[in-house]
Amino acid sequence: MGENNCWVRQVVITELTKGKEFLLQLQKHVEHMKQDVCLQYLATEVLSSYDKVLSLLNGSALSSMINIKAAPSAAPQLESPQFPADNSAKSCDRPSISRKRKIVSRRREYVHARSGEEVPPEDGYSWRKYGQKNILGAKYPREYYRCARNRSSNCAATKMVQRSETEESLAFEVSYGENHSCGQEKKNQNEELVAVQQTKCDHEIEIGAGEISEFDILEMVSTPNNLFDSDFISTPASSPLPDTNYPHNDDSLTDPLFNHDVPDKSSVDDFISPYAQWDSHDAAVPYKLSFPHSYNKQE
DNA sequence: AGCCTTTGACCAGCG
DNA sequence: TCGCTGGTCAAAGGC
Repeated sequence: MGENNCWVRQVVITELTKGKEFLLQLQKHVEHMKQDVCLQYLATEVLSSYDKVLSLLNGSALSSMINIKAAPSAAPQLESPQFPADNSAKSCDRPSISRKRKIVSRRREYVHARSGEEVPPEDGYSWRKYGQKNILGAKYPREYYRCARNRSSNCAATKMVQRSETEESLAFEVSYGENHSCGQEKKNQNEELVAVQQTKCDHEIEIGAGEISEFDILEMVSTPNNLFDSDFISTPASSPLPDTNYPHNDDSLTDPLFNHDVPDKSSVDDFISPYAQWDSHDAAVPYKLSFPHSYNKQE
């Protein structure tokens, strides 16, 4: 839900930015009309208002879009079934798992299905499904999984799988909860994953207080209301950030921002703004890079 | 028998 | 306070 707010905010920012551009053009015209001081004054005041609103929105938008790695310590502590916060709630042999909605820092991944299959590729762990829920506004139900060794070893690992809305490219958003404490070894994951990412990340680039890693930037397939074209950019193994020769498949896009191979740290801010949106929700989760439909597309 | 999935119910967070 | 929503429980049935 916060994600929607983020999108709405981004749309507001985009529209305000456009409005400001129009206003700047208007102001240039007004400047030639030197006798009309009133018009010049009004244009300056409106422009000032735009600037104030945009600076406010950009500040809050970025802080919510870019995850702060230091945040987990400040975030609510995870409620572990092994150490229930309230033991009085239930008295049974099984660890008391509260129904209280957990505020969990989730690691989110986007994976593509194998061609011809309608299930997400295995991630190397054994999972047991414990629930399924129709999510408001989602075309497909969300599935809830718990570590298959949950009972035997009290492993608290969980994951949620949400099928993507788009039909063009079958993808799944997989959110992982707590880490495995059962010592379960991953199967040969490289063979299992058709997905775009998953290897251990050694390379990270800081953006302000947040961090983006090469494996955190993936290909995105769906966006709310199709307001934005989103792209998860795959990354060569040797580079700290994905190849930004954007687009990969569409030569009609010619923004100079994307005409360099790998952005250095100082260019990332330009890389982000004003039209692209980095979207992250947790530490070490994928970042979604989104572009408005019309972004620099040549007619 | 044991493990799995399915599914309606339950419950807490949130606006 | 209340209704909506999402996360989880747990019974039932299948394998």
